[in-house]
Amino acid sequence: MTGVPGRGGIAAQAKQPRNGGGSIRARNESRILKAAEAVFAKKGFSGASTAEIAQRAGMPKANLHYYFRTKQQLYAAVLDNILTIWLDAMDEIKPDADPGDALARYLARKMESSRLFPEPSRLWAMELIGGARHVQPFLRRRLRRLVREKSAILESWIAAGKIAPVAPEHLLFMIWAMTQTYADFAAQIAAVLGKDRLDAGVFATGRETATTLVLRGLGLR
Amino acid sequence: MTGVPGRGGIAAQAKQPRNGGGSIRARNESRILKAAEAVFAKKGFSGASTAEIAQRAGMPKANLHYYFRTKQQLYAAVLDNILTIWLDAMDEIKPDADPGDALARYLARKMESSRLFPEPSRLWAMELIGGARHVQPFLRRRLRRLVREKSAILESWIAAGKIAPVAPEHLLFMIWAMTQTYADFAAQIAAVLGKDRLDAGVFATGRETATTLVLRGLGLR
DNA sequence: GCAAAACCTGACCGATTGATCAAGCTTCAA
DNA sequence: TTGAAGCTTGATCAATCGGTCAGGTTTTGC
Repeated sequence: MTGVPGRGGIAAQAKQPRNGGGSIRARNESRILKAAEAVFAKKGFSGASTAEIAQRAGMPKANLHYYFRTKQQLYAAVLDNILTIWLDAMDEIKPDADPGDALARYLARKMESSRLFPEPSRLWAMELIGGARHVQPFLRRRLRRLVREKSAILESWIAAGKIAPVAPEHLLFMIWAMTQTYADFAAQIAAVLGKDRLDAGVFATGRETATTLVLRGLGLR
Repeated sequence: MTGVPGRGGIAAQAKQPRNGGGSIRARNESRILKAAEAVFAKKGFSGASTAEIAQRAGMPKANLHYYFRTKQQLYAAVLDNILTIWLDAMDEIKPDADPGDALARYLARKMESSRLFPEPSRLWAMELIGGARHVQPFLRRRLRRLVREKSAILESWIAAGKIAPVAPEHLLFMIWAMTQTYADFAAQIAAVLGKDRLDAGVFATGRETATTLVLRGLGLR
């Protein structure tokens, strides 16, 4: 939460002054990261200006550059913060769980992420659409390994006859797509439904629909 | 295909010289639009530079500005070209069709669009993530009306007991999400699968997985 | 063949951008 | 109390951007 990149993360380790736990630094980095997340998510990397991010964080531009030397560095730090969210919910899928319960809970958690934290999802989406230049190592290593793990579990469920046979990696792609669409494309969904913004009811119906397709689609229920 | 905006489209009608069918104009506008589509899709509106688009179209920047006075105008024209693709495949859903066949064909066509024309999909996605500023009228009018039409058909299938009860609009959202994820997030899917780019086999498996979830999920098969 | 329209383009402009810097201010340990 | 490290910021710079323009070339209608 301090903006200090995790191991194997995206951002290069920033030159930290000895005062690693300095309350001023922690507070300001956090404010900058939060502001940057919002602005990057709305306008993309190029569209966002450090001046706007700084203003949103309540400080002059030069001060932002004191904490994050370059825009690229700031962008990397923001992406780094998001990785955790990305991987978290998947731990619902574990070998000894009941497939129906596990998948339903996974869908619910992902949908809740879309409702509560849509901006990280949108920023992530923009990065992927742009070719995933900054996150390719992460995708090819950590995410790939995790998908392999979870796919093995899904395969075992298929082998045991607990769920219908499907390509397990693609099942995960579908779950990601169905849940994140409510964050990434909220503008479209709201417009089509004739709403100003997505309320809790829309997310609830979305969760039910996705759960129905996945569970019944896999022969559960 | 000439870049002339359709009625009710996004782009303002460009001041066309009397020579509406001028072969030079048609050829160059088409080249520009194609180049712009690629660059906008990769870098977003702000990230794309008219110089890069012009270079990709094989002409100096000033010449691009001869055909499209402003970057906004060019962007609108590109979006305008995409609208048709967006709406096309949905006509598979018609009242007297067999639900299973219709939905399977719809999924297949959308997935084929993702495979053959990923860039329009990505550009559309970026526009939506950014808040859909340029396409809001389209979303609120034409797309909304179309979704209502198709939802009514789905409702009639539900009422007739042909498919399981689901929220019809959300079913469409799910189908869009599942199919377009193979265009928008191709970089992620490729990385996770350990491929350089998505081949035909990936799209085929994706189509099968999506079809399984939708058809079995709706109680068909 | 000729004039008008359409097309082409190098040079240029004002605005915005990311980033730097020097000078001043605050915090805190000794 | 003091001084060094950390923090703040207005001013400024070089680069890039979208867009313009004058002046030339090519195409087209008659």
